Amino acid sequence: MTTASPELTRNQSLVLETLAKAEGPLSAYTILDKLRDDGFRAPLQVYRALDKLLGFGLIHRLESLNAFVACAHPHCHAHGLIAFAICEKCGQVDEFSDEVVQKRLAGWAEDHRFKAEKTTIEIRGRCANCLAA
Amino acid sequence: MTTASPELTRNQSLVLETLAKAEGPLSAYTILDKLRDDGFRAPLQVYRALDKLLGFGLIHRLESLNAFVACAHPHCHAHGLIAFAICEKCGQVDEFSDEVVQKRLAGWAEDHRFKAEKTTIEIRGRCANCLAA
DNA sequence: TGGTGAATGTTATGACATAACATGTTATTG
DNA sequence: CAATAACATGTTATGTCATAACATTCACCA
Repeated sequence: MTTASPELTRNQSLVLETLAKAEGPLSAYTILDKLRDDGFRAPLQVYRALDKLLGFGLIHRLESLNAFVACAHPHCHAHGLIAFAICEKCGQVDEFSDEVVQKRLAGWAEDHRFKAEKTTIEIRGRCANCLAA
Repeated sequence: MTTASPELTRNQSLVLETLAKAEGPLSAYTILDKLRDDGFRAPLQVYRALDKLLGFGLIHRLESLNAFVACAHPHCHAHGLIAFAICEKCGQVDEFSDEVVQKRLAGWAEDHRFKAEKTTIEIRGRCANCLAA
């Protein structure tokens, strides 16, 4: 599925660390700003690293946010379909997977002779903490 | 859930018709270009109409494409969670819903005290036609 | 009739993403 | 070792998606 990751390059490591340290999702330009002191000057430096990291399965892209997060399970690259619950208030992202949902969507695809390449599931709303507050 | 739609305004009707006639999803700027002859001159004219139509449940936004499609079931505004299968080759979009997936995600949300506002499910891949060809 | 709220028009700007090309780096391998 | 292939990087420019801010117009009805 995902390409194995050899060593990460300097740029890739910097971008991954930035995402790993972050509380929530970051846009490419936010990452760029955080890495100015490390010599980053142009968006492409970030986007190229992001592309590789996505390929390695070390990060995810949140389509509804145009932003990126470090994978919550970076050591088991093998997990299938992943869903995200995104809090609109605090930005917190919860990453999970569900066998039943996965099988169900796979079933639909099979019934319709549709070959799925990539599936996006994103739930926007309010997390427990923010609801309690 | 979705606000009832009174009469559509001229701009809203033009945008909706454009989407309804289209083969696949259109970006806001593509819609703008198609409506130049009708007097459209600025992106906001399109985006404002799109916002209203989204509110009425007459169109959908495809997050992974930054594009819009007319709702496939414009007369039953009541359906719950909607999923999309998007062909990367021909651009065709198949809109469907699945009770099981919906219940399963709702169950996760309940377990985690997460209040879902909007859920996005988009499957990118190849449709049956394109695979056959 | 005049006032309120919604829709519209217009200009400018912000935010996200990639094209194109030059240069550097590292690892073969002949 | 030198040639070269493959990949990563740097840089400028540009393309694409979306909204802020403000002025004007329109429809309705108190």
